Amino acid sequence: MRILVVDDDAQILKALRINLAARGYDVSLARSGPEALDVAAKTKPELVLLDLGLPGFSGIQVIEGLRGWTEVPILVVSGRSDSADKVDALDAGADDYVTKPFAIDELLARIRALSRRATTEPDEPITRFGDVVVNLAGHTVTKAGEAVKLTPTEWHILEVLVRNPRRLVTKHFLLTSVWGPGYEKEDGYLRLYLAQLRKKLEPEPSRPRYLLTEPGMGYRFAPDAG
Amino acid sequence: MRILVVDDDAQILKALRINLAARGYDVSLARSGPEALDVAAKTKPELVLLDLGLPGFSGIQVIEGLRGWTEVPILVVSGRSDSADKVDALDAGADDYVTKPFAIDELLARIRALSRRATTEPDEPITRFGDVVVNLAGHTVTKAGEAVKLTPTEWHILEVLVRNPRRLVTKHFLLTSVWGPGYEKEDGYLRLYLAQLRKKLEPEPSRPRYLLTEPGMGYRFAPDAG
DNA sequence: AGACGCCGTGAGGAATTCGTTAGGACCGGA
DNA sequence: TCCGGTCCTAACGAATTCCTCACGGCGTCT
Repeated sequence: MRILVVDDDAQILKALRINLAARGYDVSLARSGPEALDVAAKTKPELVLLDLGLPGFSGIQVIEGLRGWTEVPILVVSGRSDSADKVDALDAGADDYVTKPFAIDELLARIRALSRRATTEPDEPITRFGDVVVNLAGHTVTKAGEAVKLTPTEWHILEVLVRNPRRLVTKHFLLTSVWGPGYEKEDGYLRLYLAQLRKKLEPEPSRPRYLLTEPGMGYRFAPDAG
Repeated sequence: MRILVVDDDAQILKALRINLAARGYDVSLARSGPEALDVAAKTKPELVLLDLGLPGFSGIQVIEGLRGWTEVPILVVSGRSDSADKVDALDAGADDYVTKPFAIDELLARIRALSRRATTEPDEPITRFGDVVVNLAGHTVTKAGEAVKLTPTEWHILEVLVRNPRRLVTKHFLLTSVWGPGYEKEDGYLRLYLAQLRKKLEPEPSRPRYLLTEPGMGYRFAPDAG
Protein backbone atom coordinates (compact mmCIF):
# COMPACT_ATOMS: atom_id res chain seq x y z
CA MET A 1 0.00 0.00 0.00
CA ARG A 2 1.62 3.23 -1.18
CA ILE A 3 1.23 6.41 0.88
CA LEU A 4 2.40 9.86 -0.16
CA VAL A 5 3.39 12.08 2.79
CA VAL A 6 3.52 15.82 2.12
CA ASP A 7 5.13 18.02 4.76
CA ASP A 8 7.77 20.72 4.82
CA ASP A 9 9.04 19.84 8.29
CA ALA A 10 11.88 17.37 7.85
CA GLN A 11 11.48 16.07 11.38
CA ILE A 12 7.80 15.25 11.04
CA LEU A 13 8.47 13.79 7.63
CA LYS A 14 11.05 11.46 9.07
CA ALA A 15 8.89 10.43 12.01
CA LEU A 16 5.94 9.63 9.75
CA ARG A 17 8.07 7.76 7.28
CA ILE A 18 9.51 5.53 10.00
CA ASN A 19 6.17 4.92 11.65
CA LEU A 20 4.38 4.15 8.41
CA ALA A 21 7.17 2.01 7.01
CA ALA A 22 7.14 0.00 10.23
CA ARG A 23 3.47 -0.82 9.57
CA GLY A 24 4.28 -2.10 6.13
CA TYR A 25 3.31 0.96 4.12
CA ASP A 26 5.28 1.97 1.08
CA VAL A 27 6.04 5.66 1.69
CA SER A 28 6.77 8.42 -0.82
CA LEU A 29 7.73 11.90 0.35
CA ALA A 30 7.21 15.45 -0.88
CA ARG A 31 8.23 18.73 0.72
CA SER A 32 6.18 21.24 -1.27
CA GLY A 33 2.91 21.57 -3.14
CA PRO A 34 4.28 21.31 -6.68
CA GLU A 35 6.48 18.41 -5.66
CA ALA A 36 3.46 16.70 -4.12
CA LEU A 37 1.50 16.92 -7.38
CA ASP A 38 4.51 15.72 -9.30
CA VAL A 39 5.25 12.74 -7.06
CA ALA A 40 1.57 11.83 -6.90
CA ALA A 41 1.38 11.67 -10.68
CA LYS A 42 4.43 9.47 -10.84
CA THR A 43 3.92 7.08 -7.92
CA LYS A 44 0.10 6.88 -7.99
CA PRO A 45 -0.27 6.58 -4.20
CA GLU A 46 -3.31 4.90 -2.65
CA LEU A 47 -3.52 7.49 0.12
CA VAL A 48 -2.17 11.00 0.62
CA LEU A 49 -1.17 12.46 3.97
CA LEU A 50 -1.09 16.22 3.47
CA ASP A 51 0.17 18.97 5.76
CA LEU A 52 -1.75 22.16 5.04
CA GLY A 53 0.96 24.48 6.29
CA LEU A 54 3.17 24.42 3.23
CA PRO A 55 5.17 27.54 2.39
CA GLY A 56 4.30 29.34 -0.80
CA PHE A 57 1.56 26.98 -1.93
CA SER A 58 -1.89 26.70 -0.45
CA GLY A 59 -2.80 23.24 0.76
CA ILE A 60 -6.22 23.76 -0.81
CA GLN A 61 -4.50 24.13 -4.16
CA VAL A 62 -2.80 20.78 -3.66
CA ILE A 63 -6.14 19.16 -2.87
CA GLU A 64 -7.72 20.68 -5.94
CA GLY A 65 -4.75 19.75 -8.07
CA LEU A 66 -5.05 16.13 -6.99
CA ARG A 67 -8.81 16.05 -7.34
CA GLY A 68 -8.42 17.19 -10.92
CA TRP A 69 -7.48 13.69 -11.93
CA THR A 70 -7.67 11.26 -9.02
CA GLU A 71 -9.99 10.25 -6.20
CA VAL A 72 -7.22 9.00 -3.94
CA PRO A 73 -8.18 9.41 -0.25
CA ILE A 74 -6.63 12.56 1.21
CA LEU A 75 -5.99 12.87 4.96
CA VAL A 76 -5.14 16.44 5.95
CA VAL A 77 -2.85 17.12 8.90
CA SER A 78 -2.79 20.71 10.05
CA GLY A 79 -1.74 22.93 12.90
CA ARG A 80 -4.86 24.99 12.42
CA SER A 81 -7.83 23.85 14.44
CA ASP A 82 -10.07 26.58 13.11
CA SER A 83 -13.43 25.25 11.96
CA ALA A 84 -13.38 27.27 8.73
CA ASP A 85 -10.08 25.73 7.68
CA LYS A 86 -11.48 22.26 8.18
CA VAL A 87 -14.61 23.04 6.18
CA ASP A 88 -12.58 24.50 3.31
CA ALA A 89 -10.26 21.51 3.13
CA LEU A 90 -13.04 18.94 3.36
CA ASP A 91 -15.18 20.68 0.76
CA ALA A 92 -12.20 21.00 -1.55
CA GLY A 93 -12.08 17.23 -1.61
CA ALA A 94 -10.16 16.08 1.46
CA ASP A 95 -11.55 13.02 3.23
CA ASP A 96 -10.40 13.60 6.80
CA TYR A 97 -8.76 16.32 8.86
CA VAL A 98 -6.56 15.88 11.92
CA THR A 99 -5.11 18.71 13.97
CA LYS A 100 -1.64 18.79 15.42
CA PRO A 101 -0.56 17.61 17.84
CA PHE A 102 -2.06 14.23 17.13
CA ALA A 103 -1.65 10.76 18.56
CA ILE A 104 0.09 8.49 16.14
CA ASP A 105 -2.31 5.68 17.03
CA GLU A 106 -5.28 7.78 16.04
CA LEU A 107 -3.63 8.80 12.78
CA LEU A 108 -2.94 5.20 11.91
CA ALA A 109 -6.51 4.22 12.76
CA ARG A 110 -7.83 6.97 10.48
CA ILE A 111 -5.52 5.81 7.73
CA ARG A 112 -6.90 2.30 8.14
CA ALA A 113 -10.47 3.63 8.06
CA LEU A 114 -9.81 5.57 4.86
CA SER A 115 -7.97 2.80 3.10
CA ARG A 116 -10.84 0.41 3.85
CA ARG A 117 -12.86 2.42 1.37
CA ALA A 118 -10.03 2.79 -1.12
CA THR A 119 -11.36 1.97 -4.52
CA THR A 120 -8.89 0.37 -6.86
CA GLU A 121 -10.48 1.77 -9.96
CA PRO A 122 -8.26 1.82 -13.01
CA ASP A 123 -7.20 5.40 -13.51
CA GLU A 124 -7.47 6.73 -17.01
CA PRO A 125 -4.27 7.53 -18.84
CA ILE A 126 -3.38 11.15 -18.40
CA THR A 127 -0.66 13.56 -19.40
CA ARG A 128 0.65 16.17 -17.01
CA PHE A 129 2.75 19.27 -17.58
CA GLY A 130 3.07 22.08 -15.07
CA ASP A 131 -0.29 22.35 -13.30
CA VAL A 132 -2.14 21.15 -16.37
CA VAL A 133 -3.71 17.69 -16.65
CA VAL A 134 -4.85 16.36 -20.01
CA ASN A 135 -7.14 13.33 -20.14
CA LEU A 136 -7.20 12.18 -23.72
CA ALA A 137 -9.86 9.51 -23.18
CA GLY A 138 -12.30 11.79 -21.40
CA HIS A 139 -11.48 14.87 -23.44
CA THR A 140 -10.88 16.91 -20.31
CA VAL A 141 -8.24 19.50 -19.53
CA THR A 142 -7.68 20.99 -16.09
CA LYS A 143 -5.29 23.68 -14.92
CA ALA A 144 -4.57 23.87 -11.18
CA GLY A 145 -7.59 21.62 -10.68
CA GLU A 146 -10.03 23.79 -12.61
CA ALA A 147 -11.54 22.76 -15.90
CA VAL A 148 -10.27 24.52 -19.00
CA LYS A 149 -12.61 25.06 -21.92
CA LEU A 150 -11.14 24.30 -25.32
CA THR A 151 -12.77 24.78 -28.69
CA PRO A 152 -12.81 21.78 -31.05
CA THR A 153 -9.90 23.13 -33.10
CA GLU A 154 -7.84 23.91 -30.02
CA TRP A 155 -8.47 20.44 -28.64
CA HIS A 156 -7.60 18.80 -31.93
CA ILE A 157 -4.23 20.53 -32.11
CA LEU A 158 -3.46 19.82 -28.47
CA GLU A 159 -4.34 16.18 -28.98
CA VAL A 160 -1.95 15.77 -31.90
CA LEU A 161 0.87 17.40 -29.95
CA VAL A 162 0.22 15.43 -26.76
CA ARG A 163 0.12 12.16 -28.66
CA ASN A 164 3.60 12.93 -29.95
CA PRO A 165 5.44 14.04 -26.81
CA ARG A 166 8.99 15.38 -27.19
CA ARG A 167 8.75 14.86 -30.92
CA LEU A 168 8.78 17.52 -33.60
CA VAL A 169 5.39 17.80 -35.27
CA THR A 170 5.66 19.52 -38.64
CA LYS A 171 3.31 22.29 -39.69
CA HIS A 172 2.30 20.16 -42.64
CA PHE A 173 1.33 17.25 -40.39
CA LEU A 174 -0.63 19.44 -38.01
CA LEU A 175 -2.49 21.22 -40.79
CA THR A 176 -3.52 18.04 -42.57
CA SER A 177 -4.47 16.37 -39.27
CA VAL A 178 -6.80 19.14 -38.24
CA TRP A 179 -8.04 20.73 -41.45
CA GLY A 180 -7.50 17.86 -43.87
CA PRO A 181 -5.56 17.86 -47.11
CA GLY A 182 -5.38 21.09 -49.07
CA TYR A 183 -4.58 23.40 -46.20
CA GLU A 184 -0.80 22.97 -46.28
CA LYS A 185 -0.23 26.67 -46.91
CA GLU A 186 -2.41 28.05 -44.13
CA ASP A 187 0.19 28.16 -41.41
CA GLY A 188 -1.39 31.36 -40.11
CA TYR A 189 -4.05 29.13 -38.58
CA LEU A 190 -1.44 27.38 -36.48
CA ARG A 191 0.00 30.63 -35.13
CA LEU A 192 -3.50 31.67 -34.17
CA TYR A 193 -4.54 28.51 -32.34
CA LEU A 194 -1.17 27.84 -30.76
CA ALA A 195 -1.41 31.33 -29.28
CA GLN A 196 -4.84 30.50 -27.85
CA LEU A 197 -3.65 27.21 -26.41
CA ARG A 198 -0.68 28.91 -24.80
CA LYS A 199 -2.93 31.59 -23.39
CA LYS A 200 -5.11 28.95 -21.78
CA LEU A 201 -2.47 26.47 -20.66
CA GLU A 202 0.98 28.01 -20.34
CA PRO A 203 2.08 29.68 -17.09
CA GLU A 204 3.65 32.47 -19.19
CA PRO A 205 1.92 32.48 -22.56
CA SER A 206 4.46 34.88 -24.09
CA ARG A 207 7.32 32.60 -23.07
CA PRO A 208 6.16 29.02 -23.74
CA ARG A 209 7.61 26.15 -21.70
CA TYR A 210 5.57 23.23 -22.97
CA LEU A 211 4.18 24.14 -26.39
CA LEU A 212 7.36 25.08 -28.20
CA THR A 213 7.95 26.53 -31.65
CA GLU A 214 10.57 25.01 -33.90
CA PRO A 215 11.19 27.89 -36.33
CA GLY A 216 10.66 26.91 -39.91
CA MET A 217 9.70 23.36 -39.01
CA GLY A 218 6.70 23.11 -36.75
CA TYR A 219 5.89 22.65 -33.07
CA ARG A 220 6.91 20.39 -30.23
CA PHE A 221 5.24 19.35 -26.96
CA ALA A 222 7.76 19.16 -24.08
CA PRO A 223 6.00 17.50 -21.10
CA ASP A 224 8.92 17.57 -18.69
CA ALA A 225 10.25 21.08 -19.01
CA GLY A 226 9.24 22.08 -15.49
CA MET B 1 -30.24 11.76 1.32
CA ARG B 2 -31.29 9.88 4.45
CA ILE B 3 -29.30 10.24 7.67
CA LEU B 4 -29.84 8.27 10.84
CA VAL B 5 -28.95 10.19 13.99
CA VAL B 6 -28.33 8.13 17.13
CA ASP B 7 -28.10 9.95 20.45
CA ASP B 8 -29.68 9.61 23.89
CA ASP B 9 -29.61 13.33 24.64
CA ALA B 10 -32.95 14.75 23.49
CA GLN B 11 -31.53 18.23 23.19
CA ILE B 12 -28.63 17.27 20.93
CA LEU B 13 -30.99 15.09 18.93
CA LYS B 14 -33.31 18.01 18.34
CA ALA B 15 -30.51 20.38 17.41
CA LEU B 16 -29.05 17.93 14.91
CA ARG B 17 -32.40 17.13 13.40
CA ILE B 18 -33.16 20.79 12.79
CA ASN B 19 -29.73 21.55 11.39
CA LEU B 20 -29.66 18.55 9.08
CA ALA B 21 -33.22 19.00 7.89
CA ALA B 22 -32.44 22.62 7.06
CA ARG B 23 -29.67 21.36 4.73
CA GLY B 24 -32.09 19.13 2.89
CA TYR B 25 -31.25 15.87 4.60
CA ASP B 26 -33.95 13.36 5.40
CA VAL B 27 -33.41 12.61 9.09
CA SER B 28 -34.33 9.51 11.07
CA LEU B 29 -33.81 9.36 14.83
CA ALA B 30 -32.89 6.71 17.38
CA ARG B 31 -32.29 7.07 21.11
CA SER B 32 -30.61 3.77 21.94
CA GLY B 33 -28.42 1.11 20.44
CA PRO B 34 -31.12 -1.48 19.73
CA GLU B 35 -33.40 1.17 18.33
CA ALA B 36 -30.56 2.39 16.08
CA LEU B 37 -30.08 -1.06 14.59
CA ASP B 38 -33.82 -1.43 14.17
CA VAL B 39 -34.36 1.92 12.47
CA ALA B 40 -31.29 1.43 10.28
CA ALA B 41 -32.67 -1.86 9.00
CA LYS B 42 -35.99 -0.25 8.19
CA THR B 43 -34.99 3.11 6.72
CA LYS B 44 -31.72 2.04 5.04
CA PRO B 45 -29.97 5.34 5.75
CA GLU B 46 -27.14 6.53 3.56
CA LEU B 47 -25.15 7.82 6.52
CA VAL B 48 -25.20 7.20 10.28
CA LEU B 49 -24.35 9.80 12.90
CA LEU B 50 -23.61 7.88 16.05
CA ASP B 51 -23.07 9.08 19.62
CA LEU B 52 -20.86 6.62 21.43
CA GLY B 53 -22.13 7.51 24.91
CA LEU B 54 -25.28 5.44 24.84
CA PRO B 55 -26.53 3.98 28.10
CA GLY B 56 -26.63 0.23 28.43
CA PHE B 57 -25.27 -0.49 24.98
CA SER B 58 -21.72 0.03 23.81
CA GLY B 59 -21.33 2.22 20.76
CA ILE B 60 -18.83 -0.29 19.43
CA GLN B 61 -21.59 -2.88 19.48
CA VAL B 62 -23.75 -0.60 17.35
CA ILE B 63 -20.95 -0.19 14.84
CA GLU B 64 -20.40 -3.92 14.70
CA GLY B 65 -24.11 -4.54 14.42
CA LEU B 66 -24.35 -2.23 11.45
CA ARG B 67 -21.22 -3.55 9.79
CA GLY B 68 -22.72 -7.02 9.92
CA TRP B 69 -24.93 -6.19 6.98
CA THR B 70 -24.19 -2.74 5.60
CA GLU B 71 -21.27 -0.56 4.56
CA VAL B 72 -23.10 2.68 5.24
CA PRO B 73 -20.67 5.45 6.28
CA ILE B 74 -20.62 5.88 10.06
CA LEU B 75 -19.61 9.17 11.65
CA VAL B 76 -19.02 8.82 15.39
CA VAL B 77 -19.68 11.72 17.72
CA SER B 78 -18.33 11.27 21.21
CA GLY B 79 -17.53 13.11 24.40
CA ARG B 80 -14.43 10.99 24.83
CA SER B 81 -11.33 12.41 23.25
CA ASP B 82 -9.15 9.55 24.39
CA SER B 83 -7.02 8.21 21.59
CA ALA B 84 -7.80 4.59 22.44
CA ASP B 85 -11.54 5.18 22.08
CA LYS B 86 -11.04 6.65 18.63
CA VAL B 87 -8.86 3.75 17.53
CA ASP B 88 -11.39 1.23 18.76
CA ALA B 89 -14.31 2.91 17.02
CA LEU B 90 -12.45 3.41 13.76
CA ASP B 91 -11.13 -0.14 13.71
CA ALA B 92 -14.58 -1.48 14.49
CA GLY B 93 -15.71 0.03 11.21
CA ALA B 94 -16.48 3.70 11.81
CA ASP B 95 -15.39 6.09 9.09
CA ASP B 96 -14.82 9.25 11.09
CA TYR B 97 -14.70 10.39 14.70
CA VAL B 98 -15.54 13.83 16.06
CA THR B 99 -15.24 14.84 19.71
CA LYS B 100 -17.69 17.03 21.55
CA PRO B 101 -17.99 19.90 21.66
CA PHE B 102 -17.87 20.24 17.88
CA ALA B 103 -18.56 23.04 15.42
CA ILE B 104 -21.70 22.34 13.42
CA ASP B 105 -19.98 23.60 10.25
CA GLU B 106 -17.23 21.08 10.66
CA LEU B 107 -19.69 18.28 11.27
CA LEU B 108 -21.60 19.16 8.13
CA ALA B 109 -18.39 19.32 6.11
CA ARG B 110 -17.40 15.88 7.36
CA ILE B 111 -20.84 14.57 6.45
CA ARG B 112 -20.38 15.94 2.95
CA ALA B 113 -16.92 14.39 2.70
CA LEU B 114 -18.25 11.00 3.77
CA SER B 115 -21.30 11.05 1.56
CA ARG B 116 -19.10 11.87 -1.43
CA ARG B 117 -17.66 8.41 -1.08
CA ALA B 118 -20.99 6.73 -0.41
CA THR B 119 -20.82 3.40 -2.15
CA THR B 120 -23.80 2.35 -4.16
CA GLU B 121 -25.16 -1.16 -3.84
CA PRO B 122 -23.23 -3.51 -6.11
CA ASP B 123 -26.46 -5.11 -7.34
CA GLU B 124 -28.11 -1.91 -8.43
CA PRO B 125 -25.84 0.37 -10.37
CA ILE B 126 -27.20 3.73 -9.32
CA THR B 127 -26.08 7.15 -10.40
CA ARG B 128 -27.01 10.32 -8.54
CA PHE B 129 -26.75 13.95 -9.48
CA GLY B 130 -28.57 16.70 -7.66
CA ASP B 131 -31.87 15.23 -6.49
CA VAL B 132 -32.02 12.83 -9.41
CA VAL B 133 -31.42 9.08 -9.10
CA VAL B 134 -30.86 6.95 -12.19
CA ASN B 135 -31.14 3.19 -11.90
CA LEU B 136 -29.61 1.79 -15.05
CA ALA B 137 -30.58 -1.81 -14.34
CA GLY B 138 -34.18 -1.02 -13.47
CA HIS B 139 -34.68 1.59 -16.18
CA THR B 140 -36.06 4.01 -13.61
CA VAL B 141 -35.39 7.67 -12.94
CA THR B 142 -36.56 9.63 -9.92
CA LYS B 143 -36.26 13.31 -9.13
CA ALA B 144 -36.67 14.40 -5.50
CA GLY B 145 -38.05 10.94 -4.80
CA GLU B 146 -40.74 11.06 -7.48
CA ALA B 147 -40.66 8.96 -10.61
CA VAL B 148 -39.81 10.71 -13.85
CA LYS B 149 -41.27 9.46 -17.11
CA LEU B 150 -38.82 9.30 -20.00
CA THR B 151 -39.57 8.34 -23.57
CA PRO B 152 -37.48 5.51 -25.06
CA THR B 153 -35.31 7.96 -26.98
CA GLU B 154 -34.76 10.17 -23.96
CA TRP B 155 -33.80 7.17 -21.86
CA HIS B 156 -31.41 5.89 -24.50
CA ILE B 157 -29.54 9.18 -24.63
CA LEU B 158 -29.43 9.49 -20.85
CA GLU B 159 -28.13 5.95 -20.56
CA VAL B 160 -25.24 6.58 -22.93
CA LEU B 161 -24.26 9.73 -21.08
CA VAL B 162 -24.56 8.19 -17.61
CA ARG B 163 -22.49 5.18 -18.64
CA ASN B 164 -19.70 7.58 -19.58
CA PRO B 165 -19.56 9.89 -16.57
CA ARG B 166 -17.22 12.87 -16.83
CA ARG B 167 -16.27 11.80 -20.35
CA LEU B 168 -16.98 13.75 -23.45
CA VAL B 169 -19.49 11.89 -25.63
CA THR B 170 -19.28 13.06 -29.20
CA LYS B 171 -22.36 13.91 -31.20
CA HIS B 172 -21.36 11.22 -33.66
CA PHE B 173 -21.21 8.55 -30.95
CA LEU B 174 -24.54 9.55 -29.47
CA LEU B 175 -26.28 9.63 -32.83
CA THR B 176 -24.99 6.23 -33.93
CA SER B 177 -25.72 4.72 -30.50
CA VAL B 178 -29.34 5.84 -30.49
CA TRP B 179 -30.36 6.06 -34.13
CA GLY B 180 -27.82 3.72 -35.71
CA PRO B 181 -25.38 4.42 -38.54
CA GLY B 182 -26.37 6.95 -41.17
CA TYR B 183 -27.67 9.64 -38.84
CA GLU B 184 -24.35 11.37 -38.27
CA LYS B 185 -25.62 14.66 -39.68
CA GLU B 186 -28.84 14.90 -37.69
CA ASP B 187 -27.50 16.81 -34.73
CA GLY B 188 -30.76 18.67 -34.47
CA TYR B 189 -32.18 15.54 -32.86
CA LEU B 190 -29.67 15.84 -30.05
CA ARG B 191 -30.49 19.48 -29.35
CA LEU B 192 -34.13 18.53 -29.15
CA TYR B 193 -33.83 15.58 -26.81
CA LEU B 194 -31.14 17.10 -24.63
CA ALA B 195 -33.51 20.02 -24.09
CA GLN B 196 -36.24 17.60 -23.04
CA LEU B 197 -33.95 15.73 -20.68
CA ARG B 198 -32.80 18.97 -19.12
CA LYS B 199 -36.37 20.11 -18.73
CA LYS B 200 -37.17 16.92 -16.86
CA LEU B 201 -34.00 16.48 -14.82
CA GLU B 202 -32.05 19.70 -14.39
CA PRO B 203 -32.81 22.06 -11.50
CA GLU B 204 -32.45 24.98 -13.92
CA PRO B 205 -33.03 23.65 -17.43
CA SER B 206 -31.84 26.85 -19.06
CA ARG B 207 -28.56 26.66 -17.16
CA PRO B 208 -27.50 23.00 -17.11
CA ARG B 209 -25.31 21.70 -14.30
CA TYR B 210 -25.16 18.00 -15.09
CA LEU B 211 -25.94 17.53 -18.78
CA LEU B 212 -23.37 19.85 -20.29
CA THR B 213 -22.74 20.93 -23.86
CA GLU B 214 -19.23 20.89 -25.23
CA PRO B 215 -19.64 23.31 -28.12
CA GLY B 216 -18.73 21.78 -31.44
CA MET B 217 -17.91 18.39 -29.99
CA GLY B 218 -20.74 16.81 -28.08
CA TYR B 219 -22.13 16.44 -24.59
CA ARG B 220 -20.84 15.48 -21.16
CA PHE B 221 -22.49 14.11 -18.03
CA ALA B 222 -20.97 15.73 -14.91
CA PRO B 223 -22.21 13.82 -11.85
CA ASP B 224 -20.40 15.87 -9.22
CA ALA B 225 -21.14 19.42 -10.22
CA GLY B 226 -23.29 20.20 -7.21
C1' DA C 1 20.68 49.41 -44.28
C1' DG C 2 17.00 47.46 -46.46
C1' DA C 3 14.25 43.48 -48.01
C1' DC C 4 12.40 39.33 -46.86
C1' DG C 5 10.50 35.39 -44.40
C1' DC C 6 8.64 33.72 -40.17
C1' DC C 7 6.30 34.16 -35.93
C1' DG C 8 3.20 36.34 -32.29
C1' DT C 9 -0.75 39.30 -31.23
C1' DG C 10 -5.07 41.76 -31.52
C1' DA C 11 -9.57 43.14 -33.46
C1' DG C 12 -13.78 42.33 -35.94
C1' DG C 13 -16.93 40.24 -39.16
C1' DA C 14 -18.46 35.73 -41.28
C1' DA C 15 -19.94 31.21 -40.51
C1' DT C 16 -21.31 27.59 -37.73
C1' DT C 17 -23.59 25.68 -33.86
C1' DC C 18 -26.87 25.74 -30.06
C1' DG C 19 -31.32 26.37 -27.56
C1' DT C 20 -35.99 26.95 -28.11
C1' DT C 21 -40.62 26.85 -29.92
C1' DA C 22 -44.29 25.30 -32.78
C1' DG C 23 -46.55 22.07 -35.44
C1' DG C 24 -47.36 17.92 -38.41
C1' DA C 25 -46.72 12.66 -39.18
C1' DC C 26 -47.16 8.38 -37.26
C1' DC C 27 -48.85 4.67 -34.24
C1' DG C 28 -51.21 1.88 -30.85
C1' DG C 29 -55.11 1.65 -27.78
C1' DA C 30 -59.85 2.99 -26.36
C1' DT D 1 -62.78 7.24 -35.37
C1' DC D 2 -60.70 9.76 -31.85
C1' DC D 3 -56.90 10.51 -28.73
C1' DG D 4 -52.59 10.65 -26.20
C1' DG D 5 -47.94 10.02 -26.74
C1' DT D 6 -43.77 9.93 -29.40
C1' DC D 7 -40.87 11.18 -33.13
C1' DC D 8 -39.41 14.20 -36.54
C1' DT D 9 -39.22 18.72 -39.46
C1' DA D 10 -38.61 23.47 -39.74
C1' DA D 11 -37.35 27.97 -38.39
C1' DC D 12 -35.65 31.80 -35.50
C1' DG D 13 -32.52 34.57 -32.44
C1' DA D 14 -28.44 34.01 -29.60
C1' DA D 15 -24.13 32.42 -28.54
C1' DT D 16 -19.88 30.52 -29.91
C1' DT D 17 -16.31 29.55 -32.95
C1' DC D 18 -13.67 30.22 -37.08
C1' DC D 19 -11.33 32.85 -40.22
C1' DT D 20 -9.55 37.27 -42.46
C1' DC D 21 -6.84 41.14 -42.04
C1' DA D 22 -3.53 44.10 -40.24
C1' DC D 23 0.49 45.32 -37.54
C1' DG D 24 4.99 44.75 -35.08
C1' DG D 25 9.12 42.07 -33.61
C1' DC D 26 12.99 39.28 -34.79
C1' DG D 27 16.55 37.06 -37.41
C1' DT D 28 18.73 36.18 -41.98
C1' DC D 29 20.20 37.19 -46.44
C1' DT D 30 21.43 40.57 -50.21
